Amino acid sequence: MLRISKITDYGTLVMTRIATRPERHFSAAELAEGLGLGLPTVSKVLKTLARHGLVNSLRGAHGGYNLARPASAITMAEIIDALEEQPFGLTECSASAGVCERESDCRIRVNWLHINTVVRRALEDVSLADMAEPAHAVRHEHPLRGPDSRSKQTVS
Amino acid sequence: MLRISKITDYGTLVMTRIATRPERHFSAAELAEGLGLGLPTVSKVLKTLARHGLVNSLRGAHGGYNLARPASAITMAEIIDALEEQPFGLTECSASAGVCERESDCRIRVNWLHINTVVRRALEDVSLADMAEPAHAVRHEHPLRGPDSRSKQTVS
DNA sequence: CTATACAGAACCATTTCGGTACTATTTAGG
DNA sequence: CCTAAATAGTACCGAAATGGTTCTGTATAG
Repeated sequence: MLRISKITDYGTLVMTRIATRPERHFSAAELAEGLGLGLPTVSKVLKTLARHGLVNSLRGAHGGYNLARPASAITMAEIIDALEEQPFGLTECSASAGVCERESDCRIRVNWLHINTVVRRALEDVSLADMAEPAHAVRHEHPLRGPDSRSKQTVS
Repeated sequence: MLRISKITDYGTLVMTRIATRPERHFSAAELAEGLGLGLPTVSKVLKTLARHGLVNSLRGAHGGYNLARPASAITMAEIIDALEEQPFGLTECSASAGVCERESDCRIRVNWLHINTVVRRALEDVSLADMAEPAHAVRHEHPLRGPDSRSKQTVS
């Protein structure tokens, strides 16, 4: 639920690792070894990332992968988009067609879209370079809301 | 993925419907009928919501459910927390124990936590009342960047 | 005391997910 | 050339999660 798949999780690990040495190529086997993951799995992740243009692949002996762009120019949103099958969005809406059509007329949907936008922007705001950096790299003002304040009743 | 479950989706529909008439009680059957969903399913959702204190239940003949609090005091985060089993979080980290421990020392994790916080705050910022309102009701500044704007925030 | 309605747990079918295997293609190097 | 190394792509399978239903129990109105 509201959780990225393991594949995507592995993807961030792999990408972060590759980002540590922009100059060289990493073979799938080397990455699997270094990260303690299965070779087939890492290989699958890398293929997908390559297909989406996030890493360059070099085939043949001495081949391997490296970042297609500087780590600072790759966002978490892109990595997630590449590795998750379904298109981005917290709700489906369309799938259960026939539900939303009914009398409620689904004004809810509009607000879900807004929530989606916020979530997505959060993911676009974090670059791969940020992920490799210790914490402070991620811009982040309000560490957590205070327990109060909510329910201020919007009233745009 | 990165998608809420259908149960949670139904939950928002049900809650929104109940919120339209704070004074009266809705039976599960009535809600199911009105939303075009299966009775057992709606019933299950309502039971869960009741168990988490988001709705009050009245048993017996002429029983039913109503909101435990005003719609403006119930957040989407609460609804999601109630209906999704697993605790909130985009990553698991702990599960694949042994992976993160390795040399990379998982600085990544720290940044995932930050992303989580931002996502969660987005969900806490939207009340049930907002969901029922047409779009503009959802406050929607830039939760991540704007250092100013919402600076009233207890930042303890 | 009966009909209505919620409470809770258990259950099953289907889908999704994680992981593996297999075949084909590309390239370096002797 | 020919072989070894390495990626590309597809297909497959077992396990877990999900969605949905059913059944039994309890409370309450009339």
